[in-house]
Amino acid sequence: MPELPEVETIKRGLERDIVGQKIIEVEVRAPKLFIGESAKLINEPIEKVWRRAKVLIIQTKRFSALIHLKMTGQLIYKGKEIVIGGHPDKLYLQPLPHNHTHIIFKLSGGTLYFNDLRKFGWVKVFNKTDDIDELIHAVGPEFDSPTFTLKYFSEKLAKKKAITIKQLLLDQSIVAGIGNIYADEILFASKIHPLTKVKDLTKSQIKKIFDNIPKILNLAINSGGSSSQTYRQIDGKMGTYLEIAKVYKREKLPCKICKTPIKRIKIAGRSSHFCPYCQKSS
DNA sequence: CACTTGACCTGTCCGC
DNA sequence: TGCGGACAGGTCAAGT
Repeated sequence: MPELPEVETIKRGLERDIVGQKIIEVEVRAPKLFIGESAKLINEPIEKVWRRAKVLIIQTKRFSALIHLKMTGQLIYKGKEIVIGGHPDKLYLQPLPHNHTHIIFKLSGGTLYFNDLRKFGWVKVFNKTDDIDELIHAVGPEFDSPTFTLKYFSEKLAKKKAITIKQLLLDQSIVAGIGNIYADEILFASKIHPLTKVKDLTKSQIKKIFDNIPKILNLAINSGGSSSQTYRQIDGKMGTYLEIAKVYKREKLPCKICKTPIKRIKIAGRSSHFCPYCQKSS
């Protein structure tokens, strides 16, 4: 599920709702998804919540709990005063906990539920002092970091030969946080065909992509992310980015610019959406 | 070394 | 209604 904008939205929700609380109990229903000792977190006050790439970090006085939501992970928070009511969703947001609730964090002021339909996600506990970048596999700079410059981006691209620009944007070691939705949206905004080989991109095309990365990601963050199926904000609300998406999940629908039907093709196993008229280069 | 292909899981949807 | 296959926000290890 979540790409950077979704994880960032969840991070902001957690920041608002759980920082300052104490972890009272951790119930691990699916041991496979919890790496490390859950007992370490008990009685720990939550000092900070932050994000690196698509990984959330709940930092307590002594430890860091890293959380990856992969495709279908959710974090839902229920404060004590909130009555858990019925929900329109069949599966993804039934009254909690439900069959897909795998880890439950009981906090001093409420409960945080980790749900994951496909069980790809995980929670790992490390010491607070551990270097997060060493714990996350080959992760590049954040899109809004001062180290993510046009020069850096161009140099990285120059080292790639055969792969397409779509695949490159999904490579977390180049720039962290872009996934399938926003890769397609960034390429539409840049008017570049997703199958274009990286080596065939012109300087001005590279610049366009570089400029559209923060533009699209910030727009998505401001929309609270994209709720395609399972993604929800921590209070259960959906993100609204898909309402303004130009190509993702819009196969056969008219392009919002030129009315040409949007196409969907497979690139390296992932579906890719584009406008065959607006994104001609390939 | 650069790049591609499955595997990890469980569910929904679509065509026959 | 049932059955098979494709598909779903992401990584990774193993294979070529």
